[in-house]
Amino acid sequence: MATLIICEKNNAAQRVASILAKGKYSKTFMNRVPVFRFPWNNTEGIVVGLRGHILNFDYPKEFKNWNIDDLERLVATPPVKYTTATWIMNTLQDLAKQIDTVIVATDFDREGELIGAEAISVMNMKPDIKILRARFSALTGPEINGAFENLIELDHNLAKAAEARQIVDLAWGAVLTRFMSTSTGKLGADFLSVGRVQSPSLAIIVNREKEIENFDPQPFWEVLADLEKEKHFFAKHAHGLFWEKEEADKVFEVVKDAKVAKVIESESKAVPDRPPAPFNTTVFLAEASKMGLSASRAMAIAERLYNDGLLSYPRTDNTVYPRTLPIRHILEKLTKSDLGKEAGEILAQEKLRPSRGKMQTTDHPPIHPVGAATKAKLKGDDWRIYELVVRRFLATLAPDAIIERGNALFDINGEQFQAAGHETLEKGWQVYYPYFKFKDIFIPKMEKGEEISILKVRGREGKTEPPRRYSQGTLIREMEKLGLGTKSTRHEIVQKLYDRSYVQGSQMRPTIAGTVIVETLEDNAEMIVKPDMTSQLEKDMTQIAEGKIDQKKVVTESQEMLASSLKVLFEHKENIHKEVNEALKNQNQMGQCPKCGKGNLLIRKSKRGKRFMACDAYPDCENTYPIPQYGAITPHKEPCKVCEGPIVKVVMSRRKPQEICLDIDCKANKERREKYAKYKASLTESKTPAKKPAKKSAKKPAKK
DNA sequence: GCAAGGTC
Repeated sequence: MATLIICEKNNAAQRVASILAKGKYSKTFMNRVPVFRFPWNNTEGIVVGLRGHILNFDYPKEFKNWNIDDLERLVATPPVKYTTATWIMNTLQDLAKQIDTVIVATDFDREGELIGAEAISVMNMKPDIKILRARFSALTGPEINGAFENLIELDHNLAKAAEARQIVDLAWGAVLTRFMSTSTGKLGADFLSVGRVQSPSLAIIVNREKEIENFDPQPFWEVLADLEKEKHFFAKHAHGLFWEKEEADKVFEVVKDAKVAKVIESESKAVPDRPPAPFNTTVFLAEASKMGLSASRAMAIAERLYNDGLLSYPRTDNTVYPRTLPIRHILEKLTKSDLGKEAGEILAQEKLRPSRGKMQTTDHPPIHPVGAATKAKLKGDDWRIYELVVRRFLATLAPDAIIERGNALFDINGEQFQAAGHETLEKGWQVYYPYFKFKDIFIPKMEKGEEISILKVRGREGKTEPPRRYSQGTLIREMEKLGLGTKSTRHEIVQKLYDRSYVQGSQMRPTIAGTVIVETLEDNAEMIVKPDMTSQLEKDMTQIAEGKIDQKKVVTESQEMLASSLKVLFEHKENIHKEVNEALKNQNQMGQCPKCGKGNLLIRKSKRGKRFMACDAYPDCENTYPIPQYGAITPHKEPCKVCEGPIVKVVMSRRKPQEICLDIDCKANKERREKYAKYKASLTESKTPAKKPAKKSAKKPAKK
């Protein structure tokens, strides 16, 4: 007989097999699932990797159609589980016949416990098969070996806690999404989604926009002195900003004719600027966002580079390299990359002391390179992401930058002025991580009592500015701070807001739809737009895991709250329908029709559900344009340079945003389509036709 | 055709 070891993913399965088998194992495939076998403890060890969850909840078939009259019933209807990976289930069932022990070796966290429990539940095992759990928090020899020497029990309460979240999320998500969509007639491609994480995230964007709209800029005045020693520099009146012009004028009158500023005190000192912390997912996405890449695209690239053996696992909260990380070995590998020179320089340092961040977890190391790549091989954004991760890794190992900071206090006709400046003396890590701009601000060395000549004294008027809009990067940081979503889902949630046309732009602004959804929910189902729902759910899950309350109680209470929210929504149904539709009338306006010059271009839907753009002066003007069926479409201010037709921006998930001319006959368009046709042809040529359909059919049965 | 969480 044998022991089956179940891991959460193939990569982990391979590592576990390699460690337990001391490198000597066989790899075979069952239903295309890799299976690792080796002699182990006088029996056979069999390791398989899952693909995360292999079961998911959904409602019974009778609720398949979205019917507003079903919603009250849906609240209390328990969802049913179905498999999302039948081929993996079949493999597990086949293997179950060969074993007497099964060890769950999924990730050591709440979802991991549930993923393991799901695998057990689909295996149809004989009751005498022993079930054990290996708990390890890193895929290293000592951790894995230790875990398998000290096996524990599967924690059913922990799995139940994760399951409670699934049930609650589906109930609120499905019921409120269906209500919003059916009550307003927004069905099909432009349905209105609602969820525990997405709706509070959207509310962050909507609320920020309101802050900006309601912002009342306050005028302020400053008094500045342009000084000169060696070079020009300037000092500000020590009072800082004046909110009353008279006060600034008073100071200005005193100092306006002064010719010298007397140094009261002046100091300068060299201070170290520590290298940045290692990358976790959030900071990685924030940096990629600054480079102009969407979170979804950056993550898609990082996942690909991970699968190609170039980057480590990209989903991690950890910002501290584990002691076991073979830093020197990685640097040696990197010397063969296009950043080889830089890697060599770091390697040549006497000591390698990496920086550390505040968050330390033990599941995965911070994101770092694991293989060498060249610009010629990766190209484009793939290379930019790889380079970003490599440079971050190098920077975390590089020396401090040394910054000289200077401060001075002056007396000008009895008024105090301040000056500050800084200069980079040694670039240190900045050499390896040139993504920030470090601009020196000049301030000379000065002695106490020294008189500095004044070039000019001037007043400056300014206005306070509203808070800035969120970028994808800063939103993800805020979500992390509020406990919304996880390292694996935040980028998807942000993308979802774009896909639903709730937000637009790289400086995120809510659309009319996004704003009206948040306002409606705030008025009628406030809970779902607050991050508190997530923190309460976390508390409940902890209690379930500790065995203090049972899953049923949490689910029932949640159902009751959902029922009362739904009741409120139904009471205002007519009003919601009216308000949402009035607001959305403006949502699809795409600018003036270039053909008739009178009408507005609108996104409309054909009877078959295909969307297209048409002039709203129809039937007087019959101008229409085909548009992409997927992706968020926003109008572009400038018309096409080639044909003066309308240009739209299309943002599709995991892709580069595109600006395309809608006129089919436009030359620019023709070239683009020819290029695309060529590209498509090259794909079908280079791939064996048998392979792709096979892969598709393997996925299909999962959906049922 | 709904969510969010894993992973590809």
